[in-house]
Amino acid sequence: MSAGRTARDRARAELTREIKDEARRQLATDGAHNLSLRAVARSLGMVSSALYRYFPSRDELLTALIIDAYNAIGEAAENADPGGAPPDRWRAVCRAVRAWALDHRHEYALIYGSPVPGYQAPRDTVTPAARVPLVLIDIARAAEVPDGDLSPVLREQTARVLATMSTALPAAALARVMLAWTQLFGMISFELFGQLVGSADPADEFFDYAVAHMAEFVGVCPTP
Amino acid sequence: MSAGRTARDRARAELTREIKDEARRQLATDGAHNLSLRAVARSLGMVSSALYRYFPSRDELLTALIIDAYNAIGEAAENADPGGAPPDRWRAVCRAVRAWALDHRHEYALIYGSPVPGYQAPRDTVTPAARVPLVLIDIARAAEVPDGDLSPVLREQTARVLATMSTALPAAALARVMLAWTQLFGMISFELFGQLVGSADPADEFFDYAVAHMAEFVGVCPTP
DNA sequence: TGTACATCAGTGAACGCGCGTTCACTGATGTAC
DNA sequence: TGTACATCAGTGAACGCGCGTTCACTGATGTAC
Repeated sequence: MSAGRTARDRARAELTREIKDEARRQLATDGAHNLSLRAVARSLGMVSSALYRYFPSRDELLTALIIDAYNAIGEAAENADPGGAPPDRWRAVCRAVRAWALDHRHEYALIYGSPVPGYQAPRDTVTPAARVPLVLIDIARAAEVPDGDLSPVLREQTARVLATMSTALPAAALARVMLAWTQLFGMISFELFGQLVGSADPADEFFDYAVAHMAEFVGVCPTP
Repeated sequence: MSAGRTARDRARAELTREIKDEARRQLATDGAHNLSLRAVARSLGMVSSALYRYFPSRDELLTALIIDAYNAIGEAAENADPGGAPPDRWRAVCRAVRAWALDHRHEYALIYGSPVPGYQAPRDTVTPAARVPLVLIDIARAAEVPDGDLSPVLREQTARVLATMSTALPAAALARVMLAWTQLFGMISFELFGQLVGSADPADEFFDYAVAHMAEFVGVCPTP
């Protein structure tokens, strides 16, 4: 029952990984919607029907890739956190998220782009998807922001989020982090999806500019 | 040579419109990547090859839809601008952009979601795509923001943008509007693409909260 | 340690589908004299 | 105003393609006694 006990189990785990790796490779060149079970099988020297021993359908394979991608970008964010002064942490994490996105454009598009039509993301994606925002929230714990200015509904929504977390944080601070979170991914999506062509392109400096202002906004001020 | 002179010209213009309308309808239900020339032709009671009299390829039809979508959301933004006090204008325009997006989810995804793989947007989309940001910039003319804090590259990029426009605006103000612009669409994309499920959902109040902070950031302060 | 049976991985053929695009054609609409 | 020719819209058949998924099968790996 434990992973990798028998040779069969090990072979199975390995092939599952190889299938996902190959699928990721095709994702990187052809995009999510061109991902084809037959092509993946072909590249692996298998017959297409063999994949059904590992994934019951194309959608399940897609789901696995989505979860992996959320975990990968979440891990990138976590690993980039140097600890120490909040402003430094904030900048490092934001940059790492962007760097991962630039390095994995199609994987990024898979999770933050338009949803694949007809495909409904299952619950299993929720936890992995929360990793990046959790890092941001953790950094903002040290922040000091003015309370107030939250509507009742917003106050309730933030409270509900805070209830699921162990981190304590004022509601106003969480709202600000959430806003910065949408800003962060808004920037990255605009850059990757070509909206900045003709204005802030290349976007490195614009990104840093935005990150600095976000930091200020969430109360992670540069050391005075 | 003038539009609609002969019956043939009028018929042609009308059918071109009908094809796009039907394509838009299919977009709304099936998403961009499932848009099929054959299905569009079928719905119109034509034979698929007949469409080639109107659009030389599927990609050209897609391009036409993209341009139409940019123009539609741009027009929505322009029409929503009530004039008068900048904060009111700012709020009204942002809300109109979001409302259009919610009403035309797949069209929105077509232009602001992940690019259709293998499809390269032509130059003709640039001007229509600029309509929304131009409205925002126009509102921000009245704003007062501290100058400074722009890196040389960013200063040059903003200058280049300003050079193409008739509106005069300090570089720092433009940079701030651009940031708010990415924020605005970041919010909308997050809402539409399901990232806010479990936190700021429904997103109305979170959106207004963000819009208010953006207004402040770009120097469009609520009347004191 | 050896044998008998159950489980599982991978095969190969097939089903049924839809797609974009081309091409030679008919017949209607427009143009020039 | 009428005729001869050119332009254009729409047809129908065809090409060539790739896809997801199912199913009965062989042969190898694992398990129980």
